[in-house]
This record gives sequence, structure tokens and C-alpha cells, in this order.
Amino acid sequence: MASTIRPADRQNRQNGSVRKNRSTDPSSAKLRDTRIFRFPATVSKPELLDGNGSSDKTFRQFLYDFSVLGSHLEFARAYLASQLGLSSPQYNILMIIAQYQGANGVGVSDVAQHLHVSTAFVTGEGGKLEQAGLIEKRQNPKDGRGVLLRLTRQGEAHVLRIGPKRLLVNDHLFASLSGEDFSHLARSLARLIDDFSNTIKMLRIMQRE
Amino acid sequence: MASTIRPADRQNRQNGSVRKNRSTDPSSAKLRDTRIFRFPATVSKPELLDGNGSSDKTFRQFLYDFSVLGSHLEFARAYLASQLGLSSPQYNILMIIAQYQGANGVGVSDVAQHLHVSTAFVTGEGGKLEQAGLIEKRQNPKDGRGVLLRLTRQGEAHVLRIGPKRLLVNDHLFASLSGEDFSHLARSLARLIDDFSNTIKMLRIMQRE
DNA sequence: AGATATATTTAAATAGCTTAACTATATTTC
DNA sequence: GAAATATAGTTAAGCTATTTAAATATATCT
Repeated sequence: MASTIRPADRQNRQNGSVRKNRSTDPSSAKLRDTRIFRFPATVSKPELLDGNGSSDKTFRQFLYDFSVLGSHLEFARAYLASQLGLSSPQYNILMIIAQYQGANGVGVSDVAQHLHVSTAFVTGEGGKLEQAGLIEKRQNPKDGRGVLLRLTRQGEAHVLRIGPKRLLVNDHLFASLSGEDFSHLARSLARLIDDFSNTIKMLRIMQRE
Repeated sequence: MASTIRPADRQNRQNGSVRKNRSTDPSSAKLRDTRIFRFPATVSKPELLDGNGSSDKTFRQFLYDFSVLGSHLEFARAYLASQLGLSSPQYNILMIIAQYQGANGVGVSDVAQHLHVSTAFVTGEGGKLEQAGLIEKRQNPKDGRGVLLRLTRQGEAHVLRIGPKRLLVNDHLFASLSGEDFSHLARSLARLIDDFSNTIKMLRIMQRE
């Protein structure tokens, strides 16, 4: 997933900014002016195409909307995090611990899996939460390799304190969504999970070959 | 949005790893063992709550599913990018140019707005695409400050070449989604956009105070 | 008891992105 | 029409979220 474009060749740099040498560059780009590039469709499944199956415009808009909503959600979380004086990932870790600690706490790798990040990352950010007095770590009595994370009193207080603001945010985000639409939406997304996972598996395999 | 937890105080470090001083630390954490923390609900709008309005479990699962789907989508894009030897952001920029260049090209700040990134970022990554021969820049004849980006022949070839793979990926992602469910889903997301935008506007204002 | 597997930590590196200062050109104002 | 201001893009520097690889400690299997 790394960029394969090489770090711009600093010797051979005839190609820099357009502005710098604009007057000395009566270059190319004349014949192409009238040709117009036809962007290919991004999906072919008929059920996903517009009206007569002609255009994938709705589908593209759908993907775009999805990503816009996603970044708005992230922004909302960052807001709640900032209200507690935390970064987003720290907030996420705190909330995952709050949800899964049960009576004894939750392991570092469990937290990592829930958040889809590496254990090293949880160790690092978790350490900051510990320094801040929001969580505590103890050795897992059932497995000396393991570490259990759980909220301190102060951590619990933080989670409780942000509660009302989170209600406010979530209620506003979905203010005009009907109960029917919500349950339909929730079910649709849940059903997509399998296809998405399978697709990713397929891509991982295709990548190896 | 910055972390307000201070970079761990390297003097006063009685608090490091659990393991290091496990035997010398018969510490705290005994009385709390039986108390169990009750995680507060994250939403209160009745239409979003389960059955009798008791639990927000479905809602939480919905948000979680949303983010999982989002990261799968990103993975799929990263795959397509890698097939062209590009990073994800480079791929995104290339595709935005392909969609919006029209006959003359598209401005740096237009691309930036579509992608929700800074113009500086588009300048940087766009420069790499130019070095790679996939796009070209020229001064906007209508506005000497502006730069128009558009695909080179090679850039067009890349977009066309990835087309079939993109069809494959998208068709697989939504393989078992019915036409009805898709159009319902697309409409639901589209309708959420306004509420989401309003919510972040509200949060931005609340942040200032 | 030795070999291997698992959980966590540490250190170093990386990708992706932003901010701030600057340059060049356009637009407005007086 | 000159001065002031606004806009488009570039450059440089830096930051945040994150990973990978190696090290360490403990558990489990043979």
C-alpha cells in the first residue's frame, strides 16, 4: 500500500511548478483540448444502476455520501473527545474499555481487535490514559502474560460526564430519521457486512498473486 | 483536537508497565472488584431504541457496522490504488480529476474541496502524479492564478485500465443487495446528510464557547 | 526440560495530512 | 489608475495516528 512513485528526482527537475517558468514554456497541450475523456462506469450490477440501467450516478453519489457521513461522524467523536481533553483514539479506547471491562477489565488485544488497531497502539495510547488517571492496568490473574485494563473512578466519572453530550449529538445526527427508516438502514448495513468481508478476503488473495 | 495529556513525566515514573514491578506492587484494586460499571445509553430518541425503548444496542451496533463498512471500503480503494502503483490519496486525486476535468481540466482547489483536503495536499500529491506522467498542469487561461489539472494520455489509460477491476470490486461488495434495498439505502443516506451537517455546525459553535 | 506459541511492550519509522508564510495574479475601492 | 484587499496555488515545516520489528515475559505442548 506504499506509494510507488519515487521521491521526486531532484536533479532532473524540468517539470516543477507551472507558474515558475510559465513564459518560457509554450509547451504541449494544444491538440488535446477538444478530445473529452469519457469516465467509465464504476459498477455493473443492474440493480445498482439508474433507471434504464444507463448510469451509475446514484451509486457514485451513494459512495460519496457514505464517506461524507463517515467523516462527519468522526468529527462528532473528536468533539466529544475534546470535551474530555482527549484525542479521538484515546476517547475510543476509553469507551471500548467502558463497554467491555465487565467486572474484571479487558485485555489489551481485545481492545485492539474491537478498534481494528495494533496492540502496540493500544499499549501506547492506553499508557497515556493511565498517566492521566483514567484507567488502570493490572496483571491478569488467570494469565500472567495478559494485562487487564479498566476504568478508574475518575475514568468512570469521565464516561458519565460525557453521556448527556453524547445523547445530544446522536439525537441531533439522526433527528429526522424515522423509526422505520432506521431499522431498515440498520438491517441493510448489517447484511452488507458479509459481502464486504468476503470481498476483502478475495482482494487479499488476489494481491498475493 | 490535540491530546491534552502531557508527554509522560519522565522523572516521576512510578507508574510504568504493569509487568516490570509486578512483584513489588501489591497495589490498590481490590475493593473495586465487585462493583460493576453501568455504561450509559448513547442515544435517547425513541425511534432509535430497541423494542420497548430499553436499550441502545441496535444503535451502537449500527454505528459500529457503519465504521467497519467504511474501513472495508477504504481497503478496497487501497487495493485498486495499489494495482496502479499509487497510494490511496493519489488514486483519489486521479479519479476526481478524471470525473471533473471536462474539456479543460479542474482547479487545484476544486479537487481539494471534493476530497475534503487542503490545497497544499493536492499540490503535493498532484505533483507526484505529474512526475509519474499521469496528469499535467497548465495555467488557467481565464485566471492566471489558477492551475488546471487534467489527465495525460497515460493517466487516461490508467483510469481505463482499472475500470474492469473496479466493476468487479463494486459488484462483489454489493453482490446480495437488492435493487429496492439499494435505492432505499441511498435515499436514507442522502437524507441524513443535512442533519449531519447541521449537527457539526452546531458543534463548531459550541466549541467556541 | 526444551520448544514453541501468545500477550504485551518498546523503539523506530511511516503515511497522510495541516498550518503558516509566501508568491503571483485578480478584484475592489477610492 | 494606484493602493488595498482578496484569491489560487506553492513551499516548508511539523504533527497525529498508526504500523512494523524486535525484545521480553509467561504459557502451553512435547
